Amino acid sequence: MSKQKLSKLEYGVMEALWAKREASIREVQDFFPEKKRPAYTTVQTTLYRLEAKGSVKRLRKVGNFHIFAATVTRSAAQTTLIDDLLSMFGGKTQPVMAHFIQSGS
Amino acid sequence: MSKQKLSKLEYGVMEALWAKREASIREVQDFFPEKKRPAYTTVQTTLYRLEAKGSVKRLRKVGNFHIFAATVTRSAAQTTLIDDLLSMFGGKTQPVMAHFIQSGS
DNA sequence: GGCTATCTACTACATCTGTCATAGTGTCAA
DNA sequence: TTGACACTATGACAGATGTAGTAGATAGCC
Repeated sequence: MSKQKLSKLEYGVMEALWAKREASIREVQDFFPEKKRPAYTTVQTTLYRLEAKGSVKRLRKVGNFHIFAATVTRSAAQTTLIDDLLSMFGGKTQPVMAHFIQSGS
Repeated sequence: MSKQKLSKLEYGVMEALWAKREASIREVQDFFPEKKRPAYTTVQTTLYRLEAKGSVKRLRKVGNFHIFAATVTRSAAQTTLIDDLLSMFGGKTQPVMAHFIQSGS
């Protein structure tokens, strides 16, 4: 399904794919800022899970490794996340707007 | 800590406390719309967990049962949730605003 | 005083997520 | 051709969350 809600780490992994169009596991890992870079196998597991959820696909195998790409757009993923939050607020955008205004954003 | 992020069910439980100021487990349960009303013990477990997190406290015991109340305001809880989402977007409100505009809210 | 309804306290369990370790496989340079 | 190194596949585990059953305490009614 396309309406998969992404977790924080999953979203971070997707960021790499959205930015680079396609990438190997290693490239995705390197995309994380050094300070918060997960282990190679953590990224691997996350990509596998995203693949199982249908948010990512393996494009091809290059030499010894796979190339992954996102199957959902960034804005679609963001929309799912935002709608999920709004559902907690009864669908009202008001609390969010109020927060933006109050925090001066 | 005050910055506890609430899960969906936890937030739903808090809604009852925010609305009624204080409530027993049964009252919280009854606050849920019938269609999505969790079992009594599910509400109980959630209240206990919220208590452990410090988001809820037991005010007193009335007869045989406890009365609970929120220790955080609704807007504080919302802020935590919104900030958590924004952190995924690199702190940018733009994706959220764009979504609001696009969906005509 | 005893029965019944209701509460509390405790336990359990599946799924999701973050986090990796390990073992096995494939590739490429020497 | 073979050894080193990177990559893959798989297994594991803990914490959070949703969900609820069960046993034992309690309180009020008859």
